Amino acid sequence: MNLEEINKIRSFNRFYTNVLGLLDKHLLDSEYTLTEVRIMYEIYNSNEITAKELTTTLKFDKGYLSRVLKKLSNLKLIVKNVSDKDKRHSYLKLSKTGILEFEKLNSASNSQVLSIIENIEKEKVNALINHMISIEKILTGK
Amino acid sequence: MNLEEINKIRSFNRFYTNVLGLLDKHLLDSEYTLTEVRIMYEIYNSNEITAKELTTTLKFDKGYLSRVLKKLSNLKLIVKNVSDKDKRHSYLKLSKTGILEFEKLNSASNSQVLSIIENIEKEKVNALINHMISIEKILTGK
DNA sequence: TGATAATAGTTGACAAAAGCAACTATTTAT
DNA sequence: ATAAATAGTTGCTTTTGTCAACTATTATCA
Repeated sequence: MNLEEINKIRSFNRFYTNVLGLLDKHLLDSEYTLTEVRIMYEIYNSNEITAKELTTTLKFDKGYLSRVLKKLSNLKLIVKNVSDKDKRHSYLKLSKTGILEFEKLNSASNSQVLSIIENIEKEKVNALINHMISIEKILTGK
Repeated sequence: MNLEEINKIRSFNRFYTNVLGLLDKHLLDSEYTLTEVRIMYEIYNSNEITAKELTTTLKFDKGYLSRVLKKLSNLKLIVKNVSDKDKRHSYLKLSKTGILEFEKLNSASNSQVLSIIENIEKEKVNALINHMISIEKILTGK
């Protein structure tokens, strides 16, 4: 068993958990929760998506998700459209307000990432990104 | 502004958030909460640590931490030793049971990581680790 | 020294986040 | 036509987290 390798990976995991926490911190000061933002992100980046699909991509409990979606719906940030073909499904979309709100949050998140890389030399940022791409390739077996 | 770079980094962040979530999942099936495990981890990896230090490293509210520590104490997993020099401080240590329990959880976490890398060729695992080390170096400016 | 401020930790009250299980409505399968 | 499966909702509970008031102890400094 490769304990040394495992420890190195877990050490990186702890480090990167912290990085992600710092990046998400600004969202805690926003008027939406991290969960709500993640949901808005998924809806924004899809033409039409159902709650069922959200539970699989975000791995949320369907009951919990249902409540959050209801809240977003009450806030007029999303719109639910019951499918004609199968009345059990609802297709979710961001409303105009939802799109505007999400884009605000999104550019705040961009600024947050920028604030980290702007202090790093250009070549190193490129290297950083290449390392990230490599990691994803290795882990997904691509 | 380098939107493309930012997007690539954020794409990796979403990917790795998922990886971390999968790795932590087994802890949710254990008899301890993620919070409790994180606290045990910090205590295990220190000679003597105070609650105050835990609040700064784990960024927990001191009231919340106090309660979780009390629970761990009731479960006989940790021991509190009031400092002689300053009776406001208590030094925290894992009890024998606590050490055993933590080591069980810890090796379960190791197995979890192993289950991911055991399907990857050895050279690729090495590459993976090197990418991780490089990322940490770049981000910490080392 | 003696009053005041600061610190570590506890406790009460509360609220948000998340998960589990039972339920409804609808569609699919036998 | 009945049973099984599925999408989503709702009630209930646990986990996580916050805020403020409080105790006990130590540090500060006039």
